[in-house]
Amino acid sequence: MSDSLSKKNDSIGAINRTNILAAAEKEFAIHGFKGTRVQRIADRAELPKTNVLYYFKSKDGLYLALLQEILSLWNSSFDNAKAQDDPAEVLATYIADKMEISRLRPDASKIFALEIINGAPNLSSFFKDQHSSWMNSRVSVLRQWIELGKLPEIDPHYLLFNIWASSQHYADFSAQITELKGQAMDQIEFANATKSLVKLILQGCGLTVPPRFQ
Amino acid sequence: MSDSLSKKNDSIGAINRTNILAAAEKEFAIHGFKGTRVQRIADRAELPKTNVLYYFKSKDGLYLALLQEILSLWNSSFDNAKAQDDPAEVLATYIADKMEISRLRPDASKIFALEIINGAPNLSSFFKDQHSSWMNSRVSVLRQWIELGKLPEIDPHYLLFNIWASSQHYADFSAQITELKGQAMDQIEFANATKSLVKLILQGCGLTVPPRFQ
DNA sequence: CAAAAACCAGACCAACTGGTCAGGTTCTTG
DNA sequence: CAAGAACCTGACCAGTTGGTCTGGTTTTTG
Repeated sequence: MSDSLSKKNDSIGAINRTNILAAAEKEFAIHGFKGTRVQRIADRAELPKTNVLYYFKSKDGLYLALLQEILSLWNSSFDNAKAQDDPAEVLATYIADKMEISRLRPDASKIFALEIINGAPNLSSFFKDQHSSWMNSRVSVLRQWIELGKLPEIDPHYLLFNIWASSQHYADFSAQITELKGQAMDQIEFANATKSLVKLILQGCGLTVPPRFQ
Repeated sequence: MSDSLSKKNDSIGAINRTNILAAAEKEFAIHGFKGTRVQRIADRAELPKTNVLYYFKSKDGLYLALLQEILSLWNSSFDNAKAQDDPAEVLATYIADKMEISRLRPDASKIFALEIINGAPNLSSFFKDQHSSWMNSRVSVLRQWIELGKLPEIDPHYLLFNIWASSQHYADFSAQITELKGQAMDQIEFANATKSLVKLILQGCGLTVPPRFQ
């Protein structure tokens, strides 16, 4: 594993590609796809524009490559939850994971949000199908929990929407939050926000907050 | 009141202005500011492009005019809540109001979200100040409720963020929701989502859901 | 060490797009 | 009803921007 990786990481091309993707992530998050200038990405990556187009055939190609990388962040421990697991534990962990993404990769979250708001024009139907089946399987687990009496009656869709919305909000609306709180949220505030959110949602659907999230 | 209004509404200019704003709302919501073409707005409003520029000096001018109209939607009954009011009643109504905006004006919600995600480049500092002082006064009311024992201990900021996030989600992420649920949400589903959300949040902060929201 | 592959970058361009201009027509009003 | 205000629109343009082309240099590899 380290072999193929190190080979890739060593090559000057791989380093440039990484830098370009990082630069692109910031630019696309701030300006959106249309508003982003290839020249600005190049400036940020400290490369000539031609060089950016050398590594990624086109602006679209670069955006798509970036989007693909971003989508891989959306996996989590919740993916493998089973009916016999503890709902409180699983959901609390899931919420905390989501909050961690918002804290560490706010730009990735923003790009994803922009994509969805614009009607997901660049999300492949493969991704959509995959996402749908993921949703169906998770809804099914939540329903099993409800049948088993481990989780009070609640529409699983709305519960998941709420988790996504409120955790993602901390990334997407960071500008508003910074404005309203007077300064950007630091790690401690994120920890508090996470506790607060876990409590709100778990208590909201009648679960007890696990000790390590209190 | 009807005098000045009717005069305004009758004039051909006012009608065109309204049509252009409506067309612009849809275009900006789908494509973002940079991605929107004046020509497309004109097509949608069934006017020549020059005509659009005649009524609104520039693309920026049109966007700003639209944004101003949109911001006026953000007022609600919660603005005037007092310490002596009932938290459950006030918050439930506030949540329902927000959901209603998502249902009726999804494009407006999207444009607002896009603006914030991009770092609010077009929101005047006047609006920001106004928004900040609104936030402060509402946080203060929530704190009073907590002191009076009418509302359990919770960070007022996080509570408000959660309300905004989860209600706005239904507008901003409508494409995702439609994809996952198989079809767009109708009025009945919105009503169910609202009930679900009111219950989740109120129960989440230890309040009893008022009968008319059950 | 040679040659192929990978990388680099200035000059250039075609397409697009916001916005102007000039010459109208229609509506309002004194 | 005259004249000014409001409205309309085709023709046009200048700036921007994604992307190409060409001629390199550096790195890898057999």
